[in-house]
Amino acid sequence: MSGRSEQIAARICEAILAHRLVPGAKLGERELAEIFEVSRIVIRQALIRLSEDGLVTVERNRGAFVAKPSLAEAVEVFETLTIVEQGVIAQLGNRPRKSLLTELRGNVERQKAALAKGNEQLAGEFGLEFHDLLVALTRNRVAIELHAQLKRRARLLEALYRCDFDHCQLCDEHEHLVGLIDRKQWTRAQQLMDEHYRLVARGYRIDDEALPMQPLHLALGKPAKSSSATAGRRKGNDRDTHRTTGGEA
Amino acid sequence: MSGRSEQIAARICEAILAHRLVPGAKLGERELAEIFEVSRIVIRQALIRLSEDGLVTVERNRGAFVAKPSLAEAVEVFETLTIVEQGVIAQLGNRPRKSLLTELRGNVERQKAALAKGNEQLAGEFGLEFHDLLVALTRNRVAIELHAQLKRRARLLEALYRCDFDHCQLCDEHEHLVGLIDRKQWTRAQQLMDEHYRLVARGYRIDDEALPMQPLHLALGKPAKSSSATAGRRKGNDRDTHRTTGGEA
DNA sequence: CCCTGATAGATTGGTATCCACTTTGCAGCC
DNA sequence: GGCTGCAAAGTGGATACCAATCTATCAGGG
Repeated sequence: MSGRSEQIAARICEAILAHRLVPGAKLGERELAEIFEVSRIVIRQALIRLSEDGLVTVERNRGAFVAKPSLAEAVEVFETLTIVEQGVIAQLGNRPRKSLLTELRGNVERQKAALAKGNEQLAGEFGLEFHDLLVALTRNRVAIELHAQLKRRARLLEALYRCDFDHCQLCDEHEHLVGLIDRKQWTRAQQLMDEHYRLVARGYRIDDEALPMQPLHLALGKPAKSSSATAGRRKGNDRDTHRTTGGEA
Repeated sequence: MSGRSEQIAARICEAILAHRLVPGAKLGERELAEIFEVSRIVIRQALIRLSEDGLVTVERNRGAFVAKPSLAEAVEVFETLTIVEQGVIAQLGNRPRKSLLTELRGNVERQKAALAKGNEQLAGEFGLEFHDLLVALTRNRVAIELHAQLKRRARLLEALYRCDFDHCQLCDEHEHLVGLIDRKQWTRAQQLMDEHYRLVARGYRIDDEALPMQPLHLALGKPAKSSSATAGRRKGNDRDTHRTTGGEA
């Protein structure tokens, strides 16, 4: 049982990345405290963790919300991903781990197979995994964690500016990229990576159709005993609102 | 007065970066709470912030310590800095902002001047600033913040594996780098950046001479009323230790 | 004498209340 | 109709406690 706030931050993070919590959703301390059956302070600590990660914004005295990056910031996130992966390509010159390219090739093959079977969902997963594998080639945990953080933020953007990707072309570019790396054409590979991410970014469109905002307790996958039923006999969270006891229900 | 824990995290961060708090130093909640005259909870939140940033490690039930990265991790941090800046160089091809190179040139000139005057300290500052300016050329706030975080971790390493740098050579390489960028020789520039950081990393040596560990209240620049004097009449933090009231002081 | 186990102290993790300050929505007033 | 003032709600922080855990000390046995 180590680190309640860490666990809870992970749970909320997962819910955000799975788009069960949409950008802009209010993350009320009280509500979350009831859902996870912990005190508000633990929730606050979890929210601080998430805000440091960029997935949540905390507005003083107003509360925490799932981050809702502007289109400008979205572009910056993708650009930064490009920067990191271009840098990784530059580093690959120093480590001629031929064998590791097979991992990338394997990933491309798997994505191709998924596409052949028409499984867009799975193909998308493999498409994301490709970039992880690329960074993993550095065997640099700091870089890997940095990249993972950026990817979380990119994943958040999916929920805001959703659109469809041309998985076939993306996969082709992956294959092409592996070839360039194999032939040590670093500059070409970096250019391709840049174009690749521009293609990804073009896949995003601004659609302001109201995002489906489901209640927190559903998004966070808790049984969510109906609020009034639990309010009376819960083993005792912060019952701060004694002023409202005569109130609603 | 917004965000007490944020302010405190900033203060501690600054003390760590200035090497007033050395790696491995214990950051006791009670002690910090007394120094900053806040409750332990606010301190804990500040420590969570710092741990997410990588400057502090929190060991469950043991407390928080200034991070003490292994040599392996130190190498990874520098390598990641290299990756990011190589990626930035790759991006520079897309933005031919000729005018912005003048900023880099100006920095190089300032560092040269500082070296001519024998001011190693100032030269070191300019040397660090060069890399900030380089990343700033992207005008990408996400990338800039990412880079800043990495630099904080690198700054922490200085305290652990301190050594002397050949500022002259580092400055020469900066100048050379600007020339390569100007001539759009991206691959050469990236190679130079890699060598540059290897030179920086070589400047670090492992010296296990006991690090000068000054008391927290001095490191954090508080008047630090002597502990016993304040213990009696403090306006009231977490007086958790009622068990010791009959004790020592 | 050294090693091992018990025990007490100190520290952290978490809970329960309470209070202060902001924001916000609404009602009444000009 | 727009503005002001008040009350409700919610966050930020403080206080007080408790449980779990780590640590250091000390006693006993080989």
